[in-house]
Amino acid sequence: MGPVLLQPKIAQCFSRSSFSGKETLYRWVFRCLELAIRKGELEAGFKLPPTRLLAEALGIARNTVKTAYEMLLSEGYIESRVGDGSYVAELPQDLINPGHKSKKARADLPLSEYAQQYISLPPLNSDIRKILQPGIPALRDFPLGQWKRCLSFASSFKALESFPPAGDLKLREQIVDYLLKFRGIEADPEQVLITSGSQQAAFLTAQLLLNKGEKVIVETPGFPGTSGVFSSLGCQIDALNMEEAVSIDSDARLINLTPSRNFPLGHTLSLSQRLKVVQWAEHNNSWVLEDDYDSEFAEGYPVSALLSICESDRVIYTGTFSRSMFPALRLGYMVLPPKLVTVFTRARRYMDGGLSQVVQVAMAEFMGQGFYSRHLKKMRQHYIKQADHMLKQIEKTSLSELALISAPGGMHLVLKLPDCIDDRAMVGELDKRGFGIRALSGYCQQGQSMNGLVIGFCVDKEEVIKPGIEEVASLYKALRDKA
Amino acid sequence: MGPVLLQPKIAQCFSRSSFSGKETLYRWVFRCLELAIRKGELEAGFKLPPTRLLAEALGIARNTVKTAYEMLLSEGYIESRVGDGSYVAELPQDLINPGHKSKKARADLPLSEYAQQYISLPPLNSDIRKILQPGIPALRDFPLGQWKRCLSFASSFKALESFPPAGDLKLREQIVDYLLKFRGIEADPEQVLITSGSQQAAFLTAQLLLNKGEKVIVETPGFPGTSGVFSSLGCQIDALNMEEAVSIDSDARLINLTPSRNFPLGHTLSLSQRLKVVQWAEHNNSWVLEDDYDSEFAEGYPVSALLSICESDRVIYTGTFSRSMFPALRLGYMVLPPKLVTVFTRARRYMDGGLSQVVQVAMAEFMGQGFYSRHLKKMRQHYIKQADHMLKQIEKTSLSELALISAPGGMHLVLKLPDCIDDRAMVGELDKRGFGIRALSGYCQQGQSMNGLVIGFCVDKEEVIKPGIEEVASLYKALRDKA
DNA sequence: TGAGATTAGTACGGACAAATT
DNA sequence: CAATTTGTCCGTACTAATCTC
Repeated sequence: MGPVLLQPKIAQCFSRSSFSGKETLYRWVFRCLELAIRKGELEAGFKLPPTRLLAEALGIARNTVKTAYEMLLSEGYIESRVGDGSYVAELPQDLINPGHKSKKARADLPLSEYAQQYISLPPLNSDIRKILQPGIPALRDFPLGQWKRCLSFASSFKALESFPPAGDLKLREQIVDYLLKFRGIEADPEQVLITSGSQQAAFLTAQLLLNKGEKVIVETPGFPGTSGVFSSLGCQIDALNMEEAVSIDSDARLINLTPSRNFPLGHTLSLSQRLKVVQWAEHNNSWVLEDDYDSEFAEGYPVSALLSICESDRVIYTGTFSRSMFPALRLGYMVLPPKLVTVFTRARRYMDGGLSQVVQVAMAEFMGQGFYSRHLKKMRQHYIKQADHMLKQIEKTSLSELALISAPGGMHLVLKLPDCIDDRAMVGELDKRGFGIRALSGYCQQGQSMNGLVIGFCVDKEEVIKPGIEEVASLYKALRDKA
Repeated sequence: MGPVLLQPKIAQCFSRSSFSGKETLYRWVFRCLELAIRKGELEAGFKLPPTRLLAEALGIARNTVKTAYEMLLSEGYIESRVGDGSYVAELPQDLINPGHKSKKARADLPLSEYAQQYISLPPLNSDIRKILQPGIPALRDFPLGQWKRCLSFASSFKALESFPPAGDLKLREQIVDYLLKFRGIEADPEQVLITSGSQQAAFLTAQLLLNKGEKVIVETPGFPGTSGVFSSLGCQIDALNMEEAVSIDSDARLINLTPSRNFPLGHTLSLSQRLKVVQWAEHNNSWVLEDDYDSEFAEGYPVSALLSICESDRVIYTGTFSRSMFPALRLGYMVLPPKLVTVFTRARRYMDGGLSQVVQVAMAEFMGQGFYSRHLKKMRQHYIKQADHMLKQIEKTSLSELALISAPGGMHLVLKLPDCIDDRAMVGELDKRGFGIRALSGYCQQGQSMNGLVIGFCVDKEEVIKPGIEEVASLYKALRDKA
């Protein structure tokens, strides 16, 4: 190494190549010696070179080496005596021995039952953006400037401090105002719990209201994310077929519905069906989890929420901003019956302690300034235009022979495929070509199979929709003719 | 009403006074009829007047009435037949009847076992800011301007779209860099999971690695939030007394530690103790949850993290930004052994689907620009000064006869109280006077009782600390003399 | 920043086809 | 057959909000 001679044992600890440049010099010295001690190359009692000597040998300052020695000392790797020197400390030998790593890794990871359930669930769709993908809003038209101003407001001093686990009070108040004005729901800010979206709302609900083995009713087709929450908990899933008349005679503990617009079909539960559900829940001492999915983009006038037509203490209402604002926002809310408020907020404190205040304050400001309702209005119009355009394109192609089985409005449409074409296979092929179109059967519970394509029309421009639909049509024709 | 005669039943539905002027005309018509139907005044099968007639009677346009009828139809309140008329629909009678609300509410809420556990746990401290409160950083010195710029960066177009449930990739990379540089931890961004703080990290870990009834070891004293997570899950809690030598011969499934700085005492587990813990975990096929609490503000060089001294696949490392940045940020991370990455990210998707991307992107930018490490450095110096000042003040008062049992550094200090003074009672009295000082016994598990005061020195100015300490001292003197 | 053009939402009136009695 | 009623279409007028220059 340098002109100064080190013992070979020490010298071989330091190789220039192991210095990454990213870390500090003294850390590197520390790391080299630490490794040598842990590997057992420098055994207990071994006398390290004086800092002065090592520094010179390595061509660095003595202080740097001294710092490294200090770190080793404070960690307990070495013992130093003034006037004597530094010695490697006595440490449990079998831990120092590098051989212990080689012992075969245990194959069985001790996971919880719960985790086992999750592994058995199908992974949810990834979030890579593709063409004609459903569920993604028209980000191009998002008022970035206004949002930026709101975020800037959220970085003011006041927003740094408090973080009620239930969520920012201002935001909860804004949500209450919004729900009253647009959904006819009368609620108190106390009842509102800020979540990261319907998914977390379902999770909290499941955790706090359901026990393993209990029955839960979910829609089919429906969103697999929420039903996954229930099955991961070890609940028994009863599918409620949305194609048929709704009749509930189950002893389920909870029913999870999207009454105003079913996902993905967009169908609406009729008033009497909605009333029956609540009646059933009250009679059966069960719960209703109402996901007010997509009501913002319902065609014409959105139907009343379950919660507004009956002030039942059985209904938990959830909504999300991520679909109306932008996906990465991940902000939503739930409205709880007053009786559940204490349990939920208390548990929340232990589960995640509440979400980041920053986005909450920004969102409250965004709503308070009227930006939100203005944006919604615009999006509604925009999506109607987009849907119209896509339908016109479909009319021009062979896809026009497929039945449109989704209700008007929303952010996507659903085309029914003939039985001879497997929607998953077709979507798999489309995926390879860069399409984010989903298979309808992917949203069905066991026992039901619906064959169809779920096509989003929100985000893509007309120049993309036209050739996109044409490519889908030509693939369809090819598959149809082959079958 | 008008010259046109309506049936009295219909006429009495509409009273001019109920029209607020704020709502639209057609909504008012809708609401009047809806109410009458729900009240049962218009029974099922009742024929509504033709739109033309009602319009004339009310003195409004037919189209307005038609819009209202359309809404009633789409909600399911009425049925319309062309050429015939509109009739009130058949609806479940006992729900329409307003009397059904009067039936006595069920007393027993069907909650999960899990929720029952939460109710039995003590509520965690509220977040109202008080004097000398521990755990709150010096917000005054937070670089708001830099943070604002980072937030502004986070509202750019690109940040709107993707939201990997594990967290923003850029942030995970920054965290990996930080951990390597400051904590000597080598990890891959893949292993990092963004959380809302240590609390959520503990929750996720508990959910996915522990079953009901299994044993967990926690420190005492320690943070009650994380131990609460385990006991809510129905785990058996074994307390590890930090005052005594650490020896583990338990068959626990998991040990939760703050090895670099115990909370609230700030004590450090020695190297050989830390090695023993990992050895135990590997031998016992158990897990170590390492909360690297407060290592940023350790005195001198922080000791290496468990994770850095042994690349064991048993160690889960967690850290948080909320204490170094600001409490309302609620952002943290965990580093998982590679084997657990799949389970955790997959489960995460179902639990909350990931956190808001906005703060993550901002935080990544904040770190990437070097603002974070600069801020940390400043805070470290500042807190040393603050601690020094507080200690000096304590020296001047009767509090100087109390033993300082916390390690130097950190964000608070701990004074031991004599047995004759109950710390909870004293803190209760202090709370009334606006102090956020905590009782040490509040952090102890059953079977241990330590009597002391946990006093924060970060946030308050010198002008507050001086009289604050004096008031605490005079209360102490009063209590001591009484006992 | 502000005046002028544009657009959406509400309310109104009328015409006519389709279905029912 | 005629009378009635809903559903769909047209156009107009006014207001408030939004966009553009």
